Amino acid sequence: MSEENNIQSNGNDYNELDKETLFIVSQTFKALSDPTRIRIIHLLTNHEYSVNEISEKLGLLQSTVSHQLRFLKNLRLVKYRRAGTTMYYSHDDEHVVDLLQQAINHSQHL
Amino acid sequence: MSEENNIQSNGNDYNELDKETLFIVSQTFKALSDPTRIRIIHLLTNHEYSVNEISEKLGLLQSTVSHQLRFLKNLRLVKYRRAGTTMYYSHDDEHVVDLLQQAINHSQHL
DNA sequence: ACTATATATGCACATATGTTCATATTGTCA
DNA sequence: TGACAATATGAACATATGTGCATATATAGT
Repeated sequence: MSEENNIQSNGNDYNELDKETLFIVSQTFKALSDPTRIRIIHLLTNHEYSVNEISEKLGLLQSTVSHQLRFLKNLRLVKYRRAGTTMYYSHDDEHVVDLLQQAINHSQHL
Repeated sequence: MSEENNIQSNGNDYNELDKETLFIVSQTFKALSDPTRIRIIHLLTNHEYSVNEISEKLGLLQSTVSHQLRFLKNLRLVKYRRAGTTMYYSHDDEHVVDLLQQAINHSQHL
């Protein structure tokens, strides 16, 4: 809302998004721009699942799942708990889950 | 809501997103995953602007803007009207503008 | 310590993506 | 028609991205 979120009003009537906002927003959407990650986030919407369970349910290699989970973990979109050698992943960002659900709903009533 | 949107319930308690939904959703988010496109869409939220105006306001090459507008046009996220040799672009998808605004708001009150 | 299981990681590779340069196209006006 | 202005397009390039293979790491049980 305040000027801190924008770049200088340099004679323009339009205030640019600042660099940081631009970075965070683009990263968020990038996370949701890949089918594999969408499937993982969508799967984790209601349940927690282990890496192997995710692999099996989605028909993906364990390595692929692990790589994508690292990506999502770095962005704090998922969290995990350990149980022995098993890692149970669950979503950790309601907002992103919301964005995804909105897009799904919108795409399906077209 | 109905079974048409999902793949078969093959012994799993979880219903996968169907291929088409997955494609549309990922495409939508991909459009919003690039800083340049975010800036363009954000600029076009309230106004229509010509290609040159977009270039000048955002400090981008005309060619870059034109390429990205083609991308957004293909996804029906922007529309245009012609006035002589000038093309005025404006947004054409309220839903996507909403998604973007939500992400901006969310990123800024963190 | 050894084995088995679950997960993470590094590397290589193919493909996708965004930008730039140069040029083509389109429309206006003299 | 010719010159100009606005926009679109194609090719080339550098970089980013997603996946698979092989292997490393970590934990549990014997």
